[in-house]
Amino acid sequence: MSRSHPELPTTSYAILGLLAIKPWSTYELAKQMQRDLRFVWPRAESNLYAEPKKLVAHGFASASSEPRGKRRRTVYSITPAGRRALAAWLETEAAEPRWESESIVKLLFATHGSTEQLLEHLHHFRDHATARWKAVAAIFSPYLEGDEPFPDRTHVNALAASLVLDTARVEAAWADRAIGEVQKWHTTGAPQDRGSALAALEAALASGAP
Amino acid sequence: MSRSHPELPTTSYAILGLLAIKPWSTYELAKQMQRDLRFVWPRAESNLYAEPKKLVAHGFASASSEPRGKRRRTVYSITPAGRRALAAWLETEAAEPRWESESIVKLLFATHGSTEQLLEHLHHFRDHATARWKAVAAIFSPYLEGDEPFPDRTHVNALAASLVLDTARVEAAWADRAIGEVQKWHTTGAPQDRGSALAALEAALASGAP
DNA sequence: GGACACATGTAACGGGTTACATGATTTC
DNA sequence: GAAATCATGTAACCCGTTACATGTGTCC
Repeated sequence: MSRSHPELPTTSYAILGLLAIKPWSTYELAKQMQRDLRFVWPRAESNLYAEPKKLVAHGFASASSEPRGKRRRTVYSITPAGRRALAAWLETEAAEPRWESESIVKLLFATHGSTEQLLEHLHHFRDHATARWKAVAAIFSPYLEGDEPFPDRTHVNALAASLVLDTARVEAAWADRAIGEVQKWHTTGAPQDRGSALAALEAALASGAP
Repeated sequence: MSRSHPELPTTSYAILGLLAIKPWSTYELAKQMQRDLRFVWPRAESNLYAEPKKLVAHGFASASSEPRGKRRRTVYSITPAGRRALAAWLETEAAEPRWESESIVKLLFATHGSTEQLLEHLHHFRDHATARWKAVAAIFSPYLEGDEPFPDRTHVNALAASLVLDTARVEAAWADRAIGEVQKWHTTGAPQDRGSALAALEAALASGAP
């Protein structure tokens, strides 16, 4: 697997991958990107409108004007060179995953604030995990009844979805336990009950490396 | 909780939070940031050398030259204004967590590559999760024996550590199952066994919203 | 015919990354 | 004394974000 970096940023390959499924307009691409990739490759929607043009400039996509009702709109299709570029990118070693959570850095420095404040941050974190679970479940529950937009993509989509669901679930479960723990604290300073504070860590370490 | 954005980026508050523990040199700050925050707020080390100066410019830190052996080095300390700024930042609502994984977008478009390639990506993903687990475990295992660098921070550190350990573990477990599944595939195209492909999704959805 | 959501961007700005550079200290 | 590692940055670049701008269908 080659370690040389590809000529385009990952975001471009993501939408190139979408184009490999079928032709779309920029708007559809932006929406689909939000739907399918929001939780694994989050990007602002406004950013995506420039991507198809970049792909065309590289010869990886072609633009055609199609009628839509009384108006025309530009629809992008992948080119053979685009398929080759996508395949070459797949050969390339993936960057390390990256996770950032401001809630958790606030937890780390919560000793300089109140317990109420910390509980708010933890609830916020929990709520986001739950919302993420629900958003993915809403998209993928129909799959189980055979209602899928692209049946020949079901297997990879389902695999990725189950990862996002699993991680969202443990995050929510962790948050619940953390909230329960913090509710026992009188201050955000060093707690009275050291054993309780270390319980979660002990449990997480207990079963050894995965 | 105020929604107005603070005057500095989160990275600056992270190192301000470190300074609230004790004075450090830039080098120590950079190292400590990697040690404690790498998995919740990842930043390139070279970037961190500019941060203390920014804090001084805002009046949130002060620099003093201290002897270290035969040479001098600059050590930064938090100011009262810095502590106020940190507290104000804690009042502020946290940004949503963000997770990005190029491995998973490659999984999503793996239908344009080989199964061997996909397995390599999944192994890479699994290896990173395991490495992350081990890195955190190496830092926090001593805590259980009472060996802690900052005892009055143990409770928050332990909470955050258990989250990272938990998520690393489910990621590794997911990857193992995914590898097992893909090994049954003959091609990356639509699989022969639809039920098997949907099993992980079904299991993830089974117990309902967290 | 006004309001609202849909559809499609653009301009400016900035945080962050990679790559490079260099003196000091320890190790063999 | 050479090599490696520690310690400390700088410069250039770019991806991405926020904030704005505008036409066009649709609903009441």
